[in-house]
Order: sequence, then structure tokens, then C-alpha cells
Amino acid sequence: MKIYNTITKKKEPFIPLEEGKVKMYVCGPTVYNFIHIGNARPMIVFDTVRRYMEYRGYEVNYVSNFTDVDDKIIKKALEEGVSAQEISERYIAECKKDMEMMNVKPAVTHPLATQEIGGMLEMIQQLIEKGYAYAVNGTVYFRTRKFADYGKLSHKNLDDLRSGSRSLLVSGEDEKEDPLDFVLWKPKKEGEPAWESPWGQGRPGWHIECSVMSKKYLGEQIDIHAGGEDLVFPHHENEIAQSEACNGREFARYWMHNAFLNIDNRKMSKSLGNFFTVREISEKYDLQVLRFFMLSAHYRSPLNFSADLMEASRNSLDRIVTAAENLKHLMGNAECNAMTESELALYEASQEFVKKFEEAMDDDFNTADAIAAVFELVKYLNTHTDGAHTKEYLEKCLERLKTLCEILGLIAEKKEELLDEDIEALIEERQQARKAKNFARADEIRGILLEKGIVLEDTREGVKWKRA
RNA sequence: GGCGCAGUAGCCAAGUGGUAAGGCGUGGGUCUGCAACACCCUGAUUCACCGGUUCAAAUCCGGUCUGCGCCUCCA
Repeated sequence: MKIYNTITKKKEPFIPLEEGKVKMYVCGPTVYNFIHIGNARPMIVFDTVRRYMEYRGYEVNYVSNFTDVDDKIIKKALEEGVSAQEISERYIAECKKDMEMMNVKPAVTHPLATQEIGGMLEMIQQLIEKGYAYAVNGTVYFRTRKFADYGKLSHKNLDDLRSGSRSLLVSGEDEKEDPLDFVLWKPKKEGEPAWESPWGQGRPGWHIECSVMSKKYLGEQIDIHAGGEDLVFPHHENEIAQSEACNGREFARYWMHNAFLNIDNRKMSKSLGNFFTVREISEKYDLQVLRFFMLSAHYRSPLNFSADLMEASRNSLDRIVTAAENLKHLMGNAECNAMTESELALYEASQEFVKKFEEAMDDDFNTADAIAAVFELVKYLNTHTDGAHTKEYLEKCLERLKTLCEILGLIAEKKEELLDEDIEALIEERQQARKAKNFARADEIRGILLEKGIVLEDTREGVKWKRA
């Protein structure tokens, strides 16, 4: 298995710190509103990474935080006249709903920044003791130039940053020793949530929380640290500085970053008016479609979002789902149970697509290629299954398709839904009408059902139906 | 100004030295009472452009053009 490592700019073989186990940390969202579809990309991508590693037999300790103390949360709380905690709790709950709809598995641990203040104070204190941080008027800064490796992840050097930068000296920050120093602890302002600290009441800076939570739940050194590419600098660079300065050892072995999701080739932003929340998308599409769309390109390539592409994704995904439904339908009618020898040969030949799938995923999680392998399997199954096959064979085929879909987090098999009695009666009446060649009545009934969202399909093996 | 990414059929998208996967869409056909599903056929003599290296390049090197991102809260 190879992973592209941002820090070395190369694909490297994945070797876990501890055999059979993966320690993985993914930076989660700041919860001040419903998550947007940009937030959804890393969630879906790294959930897929996790699923594939689990498929490969690794035990994955997957940790992803919620940032629940932040300027934007405080602003939103003031606007609504409620507490910051109420805002963050509300949107954490909503985020979890979105994740479930996208079939993103819950992390092993979802730590909250506000629950880890003690650990942050401890790490800041240690950094001060080691000379990597200093306090001025209730603010604690990290002494960036003291950390020799600063810039190793984003491949920047400090002098470039300084000369190229615009006014880094934001108002009130002229107390810094160096413009590149960043905040570890900021003093309380009126009306803001605050905690007691040796430097006075205040709250933590954004970067320190991930260093602390990663250390607490995964240890000083982890296998994979992941997030959106915009986090490379400064967030992840700062995490490295904090963690490595404090712990005296390499922080993460592999750094993975997903590219951005654009709208009409522009970065999504509120000011451009091209901002979509996942919840909005869910009103129009099954979020499985969004997931399929996200995985249809490589995670390190920019991906453009549009309604047309979502339509195309829906059609593509339908092809997979239909194949699974066909198999299930055939199974329901199959009589003979034991697989024959010729069927065994057919089944084993389909292993080729599993192999192709695995090779794609082994190559830095090339989900686009993996999906191509799924489609090839779909075509193979469509061509090599019919009503004459045994139940065991059909079951094995369906199982194989479902396994690959499951790795991608795509649900191939729709849940059983019970038909209302009168719908069932209508389908039966239509069958009678068709037998009597009363096609006018048959079409009329099909139209009635269509209005209720039930689509009928007449196959050789009988009538199938699905929800539109 | 500094750093970096991308440009492959109507659309999306793999492929990074050996002669262009896959999906959507289009058009035609088989099946079907019709429809849907499925299946078959239909697609780039060519990978932004110009040079170079090589027996061989979409793939490597140099340059040009175009689009985008980071350097500031941001997935």
C-alpha cells in the first residue's frame, strides 16, 4: 500500500508504527453552522481510507475532532443570543446526522477542544519551559524561529514567508518577538468563553488543540495525520512545531491532504454566493450520490461541483445499485441451491476485478480507478447471471459486489421496504390486466404508482419495483 | 513578490517511457405489448501549444499560453 506523503512529496510504502495497527488523526470541522460540501470531502475521502485499511486487516484507531471554541462560534452565539456551547452542541449533532447520511463511520473518538483544556495548558507550559514559547500580557506565543524544522511540511522557508508576506503585523500583535510567531493562548475578551490559566483567563489558539488531542488519544507519534490542503500551512506546520518541540520526536509519519472542492471552478465561499451545505444537497439528492461524486476523482485533484455532475453521478451510481438489485431479485427466484462447477469457475474469474480494485486502492487510494473496477465487475455480473443460476452462485456474486461497494462506503443493496397493501394490490391488478392484454389499464396503474414514486420494471423474472 | 497544482473525447475521469481504462451523455440495434433494466455496436490516429532527449513520450527535459490554489480564518 502506498501513500502520498505531503512532507516528502512522494508516494511511500505504508509501514505502520505498530504492526497491524494504524493511528490516524483527521482535523475535523469548526462547528458554527451546518457543514458545507467542502467539509464533506475530507470526511468522505479519509473515511474511505479508513475503510480500505480495515478491509486490509488493519485495526484503525481513527480520531477526528470537533473544534468547539472559535471566533466564528462566538460570533454566531452573540447573533443568536445563546451560549457558544449551545451553538457547538447543536451543530455537532447536525454534523453527525450529515455524516450518517453520507455513510461516514463515526470516529473511534471524536474529541472536543473544550474538553481538553487541561492538556493544552500542560503542553503550553512545557513549551514555555523548553524555551519554545513565551507569554506577553496574557497571550502565549510560539517562538517559531526556535524550531529549526519549521516549514518542512509546507516546504517554505522563514525568509520567504517574511519577505513575501503582506502586513503580518495585525493590530495588537506588535508584542510578538517575530511576526511569524503564532498564538498558543489568547486572553479573554468580554463576553467570551474563558478558562483559568497561569497566564490569566483566556482560551486556546486553534493549532494547539490538535496537537494535544492527537497526543492524548493516539500517543506522541502517529501514523497518519490528514486534512484539507489548506491546512498544510499554517495549521499543520504549527502542529508539527508544537508537538515535535514538546515531545522531542517525529509527530506523524504520513501527512495526507485532500484537494479542494470548487464550484464552477471557483473556490466555494459565502461572498461568491456559491456556498452549499451538505444538508441542502441532501434535500435534492441521496447523499450516496454526493459520496460517489467525491470518490469519482482522485482525492489530491481539485474537484468541480455542479448540478450536471451530480446528475451524472446519480445515473452512474444507479447502474451499480440496479445490478445489485437484479442479483437479489434473481436470488429470490432461484431454486437449486448448490453452486455448480461451471459457476465456480465464473465466480473465480470475477476475482480479476477485485484484484484491479485492490491495486487501485493500494496506489494512494485511487478511488477513480477502483470505481472503474467496480463497473467492470458490474458488467461482468450483468452478463454472467440469469434466472437459470443457482442461489449460492448468485449470492456469492452479490456478496462480491457488496464487499467492494462497502469499502467505498457505497450502499449497493437498498434496505427492504414494505409495500403498502394497496400498492401491492395495484401491482397484482396490473398483472391481471396485462394477462388479459388490457394494456390501457396496465399503463394507467403504472402511472398511478409512478405518481406515488414507485417505478415498475417488467423483467423476464417478474415485476420489479423501486422508489424513484 | 514567494511557493505550488492542473490542462486527456460532448461532459466527468484513470493512465507518468512501449503505443489511450471506466462512467455519464449521444446515435443505432437486440430484448419488451409499451416503457424501464440489461446486452451489443457507436467514440481521442491522439493527450493545451512549441521545441528537445529516446528505437519509443500523454508520460522525461526546456519554453509558451490558459486556469486554479496557498502565503490571512478556511476542508
